Amino acid sequence: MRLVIARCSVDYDGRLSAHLPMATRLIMVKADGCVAIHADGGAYKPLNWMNAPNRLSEEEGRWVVTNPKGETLTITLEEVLSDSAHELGVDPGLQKDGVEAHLQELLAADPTSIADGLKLVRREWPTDIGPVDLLCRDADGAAVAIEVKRRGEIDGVEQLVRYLERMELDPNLRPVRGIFVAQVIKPQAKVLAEARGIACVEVDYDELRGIESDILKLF
Amino acid sequence: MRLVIARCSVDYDGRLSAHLPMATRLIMVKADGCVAIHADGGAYKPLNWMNAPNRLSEEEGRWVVTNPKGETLTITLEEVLSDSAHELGVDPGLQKDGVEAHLQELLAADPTSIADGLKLVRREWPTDIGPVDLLCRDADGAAVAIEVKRRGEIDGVEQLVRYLERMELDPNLRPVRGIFVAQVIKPQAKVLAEARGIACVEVDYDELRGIESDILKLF
DNA sequence: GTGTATATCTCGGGG
DNA sequence: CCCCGAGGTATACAC
Repeated sequence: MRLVIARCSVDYDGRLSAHLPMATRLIMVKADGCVAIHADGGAYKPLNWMNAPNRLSEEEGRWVVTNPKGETLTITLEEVLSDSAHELGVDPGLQKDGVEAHLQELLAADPTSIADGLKLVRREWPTDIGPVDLLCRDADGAAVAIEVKRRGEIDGVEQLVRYLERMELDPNLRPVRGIFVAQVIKPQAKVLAEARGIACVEVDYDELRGIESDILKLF
Repeated sequence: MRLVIARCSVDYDGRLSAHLPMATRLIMVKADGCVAIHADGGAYKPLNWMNAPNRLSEEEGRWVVTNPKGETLTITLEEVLSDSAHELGVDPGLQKDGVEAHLQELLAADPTSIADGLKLVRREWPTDIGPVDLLCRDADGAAVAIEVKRRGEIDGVEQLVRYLERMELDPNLRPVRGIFVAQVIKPQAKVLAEARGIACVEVDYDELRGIESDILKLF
């Protein structure tokens, strides 16, 4: 990783045009060739950047980064205050716990934590416009489509509505009811869900994890 | 801006839990106190981070960053390879050209580039669930709601549908038709728009800018 | 490759 | 403060 502190101006020309006036900034060049220009505050996101893969042409006082799409990042250097490089090696990568996928797994393992009598048919049931998180059958054998979110907002309800629309066209499923499941559901999302005839269920992640541990303990 | 190259492991505990095994990385601490941990490749996004405002407690071999929401980022340092600080000053900031707002301005200045006879009523017409980009009247005086996007995708159509639903409830507007305007509209978005009775119009940003220049020349 | 959904989204604007 | 929408969103994953 190369770290350059320099007075520079920057121009990006691609999906849009963006210009940074002359000032002192950090220019970070990573091993994969990607370039990021950081100011001293404000954001974890760089002011300007160019992702790998790209080509870096370094001239006196002027760097031009070009990617295969023809976008360019031009860095005009007025003064280089520091220029260092460090060997970091490959990163073992980030381990996450608590994202939507985990919530979905826990609910798939025990759909009755959503509603009594539910049995899982499959996760990621494919409709022609995208996959429904969970397809279940209730005690009466009726189809139930379930959308899982960490935080329940309007978009998620809309998503479920689109899927339900498609699933209603399938004679093997019809009629299908929908349940919107999240750790927290915003009031507006609840209102929209009700207007669309969709039930809302709030679940507790830690509690689900607890239940799962209990089940595992039985074996 | 402080730049530390160190062998470290990192734990984030907040909206989710995330763990980074021990490895050599860049730790960036900006003037506003925000902290970002970068690997040598992969993304402009840091592996782990904590935005300002926060509190950084630096002990021997262990940094703990805490934000007001109670989230924590714990950095365990095994070996510090480099530790430098640089005075960068306040950044003058990024100037952008070609974002949706500009497209919206150009279309507001001359709605007839969308459809003949359209007259602007106002930009950002407020409905109770959010603002419609443009509200116009057509030659017959009928209301026309217009959603502007740089790239036309399904979400944008859904957005316009939601607005239209609300606007239909207003006797001063009813009936309202919708037009979905973008530089490029994806096929699936066109299909959904048609199914919802919404017209699609593709416009050229450079051409619109040209027209505007021509209008300006008349004065 | 396109299409779809997720994200510790981030970031900014308006009420 | 929340709500809402835009983003050069980036990123992962399925088809």
